[in-house]
Amino acid sequence: MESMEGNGGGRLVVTELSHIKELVRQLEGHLGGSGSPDLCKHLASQIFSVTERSIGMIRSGHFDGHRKRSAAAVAAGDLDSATPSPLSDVSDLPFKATKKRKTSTEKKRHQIRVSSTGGVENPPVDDGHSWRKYGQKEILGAKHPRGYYRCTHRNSQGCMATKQVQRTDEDATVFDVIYHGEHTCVHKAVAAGAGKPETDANAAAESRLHDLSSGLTVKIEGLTAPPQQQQGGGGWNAMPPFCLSSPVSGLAPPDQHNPFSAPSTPENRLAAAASSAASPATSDSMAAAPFHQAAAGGGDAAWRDAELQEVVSALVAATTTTATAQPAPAAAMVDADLSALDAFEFDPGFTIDITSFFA
DNA sequence: CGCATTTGACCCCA
DNA sequence: TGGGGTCAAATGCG
Repeated sequence: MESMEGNGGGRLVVTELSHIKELVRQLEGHLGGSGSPDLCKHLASQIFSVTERSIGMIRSGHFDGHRKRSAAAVAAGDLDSATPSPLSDVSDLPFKATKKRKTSTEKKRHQIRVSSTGGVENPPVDDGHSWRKYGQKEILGAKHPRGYYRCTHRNSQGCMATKQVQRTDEDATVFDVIYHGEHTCVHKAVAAGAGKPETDANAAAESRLHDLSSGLTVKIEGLTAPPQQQQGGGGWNAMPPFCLSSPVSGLAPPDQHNPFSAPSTPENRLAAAASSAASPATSDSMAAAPFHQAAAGGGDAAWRDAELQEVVSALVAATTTTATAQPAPAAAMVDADLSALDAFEFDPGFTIDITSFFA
């Protein structure tokens, strides 16, 4: 409900991020088909450049304050509103160490908050996977029931990923989504891609794209604080780590160009990505890459690839995020992204010719 | 007809 | 024992 205040700096950043988003989109398009490896690389480096630039802006304070402005308006106005992007951010949740039935032993679980601009009636979260609802329950202390979903491919492929979706008390359009486990299911397209004798370059690029998405997941997980989750409504506000946009069903047609608005179609590459490193679809090398900041010491190529993936993913997240109308603190999300970026330690000495980028 | 959702019962853990 | 997570039969939808 607020409007995008004349926050000039933030706007610039948003513009940059929008730009990145566009590039990512193009990149994906090229990856999908005939795009040449070189072109993909070029796009990737452009993305990297703009990313750096954005980061610089943010760090230098161009993107200042209004740490808690609503990104909603921003989104509405700036980025293609055609691509609905639900937004989600991660944070700790009022988790109550729920280790019930299935000893949630080693199950990974991460939570994200998704805002559905589609309205109260539209459950959000089309994260690229197909989910099947298997239960719903009233939760003590919560105004809204919690929905339980499991991967549609649970039976066919034994994918044990599950998620819980619950509307928040404060804002009925915002959902807390808790993911449990990892997707082990393989989707057609993904499987095909993995098996096809694609050119190395394309394959690599494709993987990168996958990771682009998976990166989001990984980050979310990483941000998911271990044991000391705080309880109470303040949890989210206290540490809103991450945000990413996702489409809101009903608002607009699934945008195939936007990896984050992937509809629940398995064919989506995002699917594999989201399933995290364990995904069989992604080759070992890539699968493991996400957060192994292999970058740091590795060779140039390695560094670039790894970094790129991370940067792009973080960027995209920030992009969609910032540009999306959200009640969540946009700045916080950026912070999160930054911290994520910091994770790989951007080499200050690494310079990029941005001009070529705008040429 | 097959698949997804709904919903009450059941099970398990703190 | 209560709360939360899952099961599974019933029902709805394409």
